[in-house]
Amino acid sequence: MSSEIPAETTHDQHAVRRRKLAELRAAGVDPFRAEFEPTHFSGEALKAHVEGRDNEVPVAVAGRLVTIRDMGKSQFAKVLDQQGEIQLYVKKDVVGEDAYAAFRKLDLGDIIGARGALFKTKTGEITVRVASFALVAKALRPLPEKWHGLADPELVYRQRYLDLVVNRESRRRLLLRSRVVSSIRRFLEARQFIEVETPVLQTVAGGAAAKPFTTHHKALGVDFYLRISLELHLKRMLVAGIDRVFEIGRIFRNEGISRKHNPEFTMLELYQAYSSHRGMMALVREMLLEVCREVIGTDRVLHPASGQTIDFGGAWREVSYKDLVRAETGDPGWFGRGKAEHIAAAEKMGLKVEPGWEDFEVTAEVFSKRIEPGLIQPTFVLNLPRELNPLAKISREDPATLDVFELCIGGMEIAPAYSEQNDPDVQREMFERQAGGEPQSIDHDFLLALEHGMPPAGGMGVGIDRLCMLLTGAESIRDVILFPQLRPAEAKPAGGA
RNA sequence: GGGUUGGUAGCUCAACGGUAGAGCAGUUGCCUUUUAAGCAAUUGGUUCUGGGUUCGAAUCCCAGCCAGCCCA
Repeated sequence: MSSEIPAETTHDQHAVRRRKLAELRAAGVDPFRAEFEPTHFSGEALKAHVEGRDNEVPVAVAGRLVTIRDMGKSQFAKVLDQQGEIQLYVKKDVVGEDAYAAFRKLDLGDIIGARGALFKTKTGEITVRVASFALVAKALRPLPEKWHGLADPELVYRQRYLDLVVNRESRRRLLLRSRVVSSIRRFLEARQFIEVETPVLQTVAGGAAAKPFTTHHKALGVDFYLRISLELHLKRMLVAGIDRVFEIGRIFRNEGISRKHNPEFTMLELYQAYSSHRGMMALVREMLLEVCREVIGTDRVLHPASGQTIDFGGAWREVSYKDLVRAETGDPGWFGRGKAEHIAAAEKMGLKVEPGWEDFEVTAEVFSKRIEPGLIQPTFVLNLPRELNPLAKISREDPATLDVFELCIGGMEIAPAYSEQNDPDVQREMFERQAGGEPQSIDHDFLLALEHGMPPAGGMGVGIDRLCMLLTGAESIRDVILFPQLRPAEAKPAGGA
């Protein structure tokens, strides 16, 4: 295919690079098979330099060539690896004429390895004085522009690998995510929680009210749903005697895509026997504070959309759902009124009320559209109406409400938690009431498990994506998901010249 | 699903009814401690797709595709 490239082509960067590759191959070099073993990541190499002892510490580093400054008989270049960038200094009379000429033929984006000793340039940058180098993978496509990076949001999402190569902020955000998850694991493991994995393919998609994705298993001849929650299987683990259990897993909801929603997202769910929603309040506060300190080194993080600084270290507000609704509607008698009055009031606030809604759904709409977005500082919303969740214990003091909280931070629901319903008869009744005309949506196997006895427990879910949004100041969930869902692009075969 | 904004060189962006440009990247030179290196020269376009209006369309109109934002 390289023979199809006119020798004089200089404008088509893909063709030029293919020609360079063909020349290398013709000279007996296969850059995709070169062997190179780095001794240091860039960050480690920078730390390995000893002040005042230039050219004494040998290192071998490897990564993608992201800048080249050609000075004639010497060059400065930077390679990028998972820890960041390190500068290389390539001097003609050090590497020799042939190697120097080969270095000049490299392209931005090529993956190379370099050996040499560390020194500090006169501007104070720790740099590898290159003694030898190897091209270990040729890049046939050019990198995006070095200063503005990749700005087109569509390309950022579709070609995230390029975004990560050129956009520092994206790297920071997506690397931070892995530290959030590992920090959560450490926190829970230190408290004797056991991590498990439960099925994604389920015959009943329970544990939440959401539209599921469906799929089909050929060998069994059975349709399955992708899970919409982790809850019902983790509770089976409580029945099994695993008293503190958690899962960090992907769940799938066949609903709209927005700044706060991706059809697949990551949830932490944890269950602690002999605890309650009150216990969960203490646990989640401790957990988020520790994650925050470990990952970003402070209790306070800017929330760009509101301009406020979220303070994880302060006292977290506790307020009842009813009080919030009464305050927002300016109507102390709100919960004494009927559906028609609620609808009229909601519409007056500019909210759209769907025809089929129950009364409690009208109020829930007021909460989610008018109240939740204003809860920027960590806020436990307590005493939610019992219609909102069939899996929580009904409050003894006020049987119209549940022993639950909804933790809101940054105007988003971050973590719901309950005192878990463990009475199989009440659970069955709640399921039946919620299922309405769809009895097939009841997980009878779960009810059977409950009849074997589940210890009283506190349980909680934490939206990992949203937590990462808070900690990174991201305004869209897409900014903390590596490959967010998009409509498939027109398939274009790569390659060729 | 509705509204709205956008889609122009590999990338980031101009051009607002009259010859499609710049910066970076590329190519060719010069330069042995640079920092978005510098200097000189230079290549590169199905203006998302398809229709329409017009003497003339990147630009105006219609439809479609993709994306962002707002709403549902």
